[in-house]
Amino acid sequence: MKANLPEAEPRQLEDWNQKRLYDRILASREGAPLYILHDGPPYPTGEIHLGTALNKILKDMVVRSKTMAGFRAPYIPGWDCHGLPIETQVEKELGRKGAVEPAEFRRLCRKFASRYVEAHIRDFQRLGVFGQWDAPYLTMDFDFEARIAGAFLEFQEKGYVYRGKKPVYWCLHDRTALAEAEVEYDEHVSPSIWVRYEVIQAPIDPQRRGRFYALIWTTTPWTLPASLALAFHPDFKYVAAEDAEGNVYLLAEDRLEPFMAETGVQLTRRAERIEGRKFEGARFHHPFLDREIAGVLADYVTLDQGTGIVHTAPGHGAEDFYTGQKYGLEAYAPIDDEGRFTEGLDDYRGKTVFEANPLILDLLRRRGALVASSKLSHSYPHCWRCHNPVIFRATEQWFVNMEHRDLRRKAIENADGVQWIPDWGRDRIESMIRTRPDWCLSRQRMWGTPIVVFYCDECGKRLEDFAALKHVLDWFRREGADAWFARSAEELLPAGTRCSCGAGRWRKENDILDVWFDSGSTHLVVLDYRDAYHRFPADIYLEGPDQFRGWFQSSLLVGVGLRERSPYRSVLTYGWALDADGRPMSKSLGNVILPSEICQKWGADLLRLWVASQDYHADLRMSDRMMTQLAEAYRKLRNTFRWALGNLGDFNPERDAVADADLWEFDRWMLSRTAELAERSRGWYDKFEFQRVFHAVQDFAVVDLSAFYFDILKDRMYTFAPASAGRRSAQTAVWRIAHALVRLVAPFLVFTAEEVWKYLPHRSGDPESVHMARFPAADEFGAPLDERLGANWNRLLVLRERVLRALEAARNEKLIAGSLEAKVRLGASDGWRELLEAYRASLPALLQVSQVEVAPMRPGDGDGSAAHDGLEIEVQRAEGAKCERCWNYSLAVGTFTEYPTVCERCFAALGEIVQAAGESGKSGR
RNA sequence: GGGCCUGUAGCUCAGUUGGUUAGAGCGCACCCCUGAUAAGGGUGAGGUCGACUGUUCGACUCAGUCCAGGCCCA
Repeated sequence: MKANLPEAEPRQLEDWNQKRLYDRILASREGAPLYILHDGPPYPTGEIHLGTALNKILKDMVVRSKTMAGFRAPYIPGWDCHGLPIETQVEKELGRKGAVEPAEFRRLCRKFASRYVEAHIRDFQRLGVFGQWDAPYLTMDFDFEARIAGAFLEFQEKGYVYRGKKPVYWCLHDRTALAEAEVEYDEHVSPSIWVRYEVIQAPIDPQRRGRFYALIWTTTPWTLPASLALAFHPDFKYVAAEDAEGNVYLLAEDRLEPFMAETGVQLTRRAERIEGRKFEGARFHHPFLDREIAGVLADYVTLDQGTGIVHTAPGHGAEDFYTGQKYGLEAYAPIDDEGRFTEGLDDYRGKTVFEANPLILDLLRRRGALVASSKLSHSYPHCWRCHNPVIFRATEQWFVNMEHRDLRRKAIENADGVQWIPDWGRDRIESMIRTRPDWCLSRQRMWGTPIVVFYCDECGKRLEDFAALKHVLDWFRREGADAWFARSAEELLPAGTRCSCGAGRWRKENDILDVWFDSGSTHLVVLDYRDAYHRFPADIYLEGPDQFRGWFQSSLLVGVGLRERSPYRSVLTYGWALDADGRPMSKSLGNVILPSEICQKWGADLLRLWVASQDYHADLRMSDRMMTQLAEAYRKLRNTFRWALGNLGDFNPERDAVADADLWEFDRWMLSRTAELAERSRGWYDKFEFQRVFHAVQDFAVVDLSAFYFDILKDRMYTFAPASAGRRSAQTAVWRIAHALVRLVAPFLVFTAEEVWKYLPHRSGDPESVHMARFPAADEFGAPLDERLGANWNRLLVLRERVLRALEAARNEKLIAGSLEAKVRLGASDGWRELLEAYRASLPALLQVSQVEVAPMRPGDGDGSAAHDGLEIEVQRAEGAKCERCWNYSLAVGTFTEYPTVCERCFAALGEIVQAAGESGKSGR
């Protein structure tokens, strides 16, 4: 029974798979209450990393502990198959974008995802995770795509969905929207200009000879035609400063000096000083257009650069856009796909934005709005494909209105009813929902669920006949969402679907859904449409802290939006997997440790122990040192089991177990303590506090069993007659303890527990796998030991500790070596006397010495060396000779002619053995 | 920069409603055993409880500030 987990575990997996153990575990819980952990779908790319393994192992431990607590707890793993990362991988394999038709491109994406799903399944199984691996859910399943598209239609039908504008990264060269991940930053030289906006109305009106201006700074002159507001920081102080001509400028107090230093413009500061927040609602003149500009407030205004006043173009910046939303400003972006101005002054209309930069500079100069200008080299986003600088451009997108039908308020209310573990999760999700903008659902991509919208070819109106629209879902169910790309609008819609204008030709929407909408909809399918385990809401969602913004939120919004309630009853979150120094693992840092490496070097049970040993609510660290430490802990636990199994070789619980009443009191005491451990562990499993179970079990195995109980039992196990009442009592206790302990560790040490279970003697009712068993129940350990008797043993434990210290002292003085060479004289005062007399017969075994003498305390002996608290301990050499058989010393050794080298206990034991051999006709030990 | 979280011996984890010299296991040092032996047992040394400032008769435990690290945003 050597460990060698990396080799043994795969064999065990093979065996489990052949037996279809997962199915049989569920079958064994037929009729039991359901407990549903709904799996958050990972993204199928690359090899699983430590965080993914942590995720799956925790889920597995929850599912297993619930199963062992008596629930029917199926686990249906899933994958989030659509999305940009796969598209870019496939594009990389193809060599370029747009190399194949959309339908073919999607086929390749599907294939790519399938490939990695299969790799993941192997990886996850290797970790010992049990689940429905032969029927996982995939968001790219035809049925799934139909359900997701259907959910979008339902959102639309309920009136949540609207079309609005939002700025996205846009590449002028490729004429396409770019995702965050497709943008890379590079040095770029931009104009750096200071522009003045004349004040129409502001909270101050300084006396001046000239005019009154607000001063702004920008590196994108071309965004000025779309300038709709000036943003002030509510907490900054703003001042007025006068130039040589008597014009007065408004800017942040802390930016006055830097401005003069950078531009050489001389200004004289005036007395006025005013808080930024007062400028909300102020009004300004656009520098060259006939437009009034609003004063607004924004937290992102900084004092690092510029003037502390930010020109805001909601159509050309992410922050500007949110500010615009807040103040009801349009995401105005008067440029086309090539970046050419579609309206505005002749100076720049028809030019691209980069061509327009110098032209607008000229324009500003002519209008007298340019205060200063220079150049600035800074980090600027570029297209990762063509390496040209990109811009922010507002485009038409689909949104979910957070206020419609009180979605935001209801989501917060429902989140409040969820049990968040740890409970700060509630505050975190609530504050996020409270401040989040409308949900932008659309993506200008191909590999995803299409947004099912048709426009009339004639009048451009949207089709709103939902019965007809739902017809499309049938196509999806048959052919997958690929049908959207492979079939014409007329094929997809029922024959003769007409617009209210009378036309019958339609144009399909090109956008696809945000993948968060896919994953946010998983509960609609997995919790509902898999009839066998119908349970809505799920009992638990379990993911990392990044999912407060991700899956927890998207699932909640879909659940509340369509079902009026949260799809989960409780949410358990864990921390991040970090390296030994507490830094996140990354390729660039070169500190990545992969689960496959751990499995190969240490075994999956060790990786699971890594999870079980730490408080996962905070971040978890991984290091070689920790793995070494866990391996030591594992070996100790394993050897403890091994000793128990080795001593149960001739024990059949149904034939040899001793009745409760006949168990030795010492054994009953240890069983009581095991019962307590089991009881506490069940409570900890219930609260998902796995590390408490691990530490308590480890402590128990090391301290109570290995160093104490089992060590003491060796005498009984090795020297008593095999079938003697005393030895059978010990075996009964050891069997019950091992039987209980193996089930307590089964949720984390899945392979090792099964191995122990295999070698453990069983009763006829025991299941064949430890993973079908239930946690030890209170009544498995016999009647609990009387409290008074338990107290006696706790005192005897104190006695033992003190005797061990005295023995150590004797060892150092070379009086004895092994403890059996000792005789201990206990001088006891009244407090101890009664107890020691009562347990006198048990003392040599308990103290692991050959002889114990209990005597009154020596009067007047108070030197304090070994005597205190009414107990005096004196170590002497044991009397008599060493028994060859049991190694105890006894005066009786040599007195038995039949067995001259043996003590009186062994003489008796040998007699029993001979007698038993005679009765059964077989030999003894 | 903002929201949330974490910070107890070298490592992992306990520390009950604030109350006597802060506990455990591992590791380490030294010793013993050789019938769990690529084992087993014993003894012992390790902590200004992230830092500082308050509240209190008394704070690892309460409050505030800061530092370090993490997640998500900007």
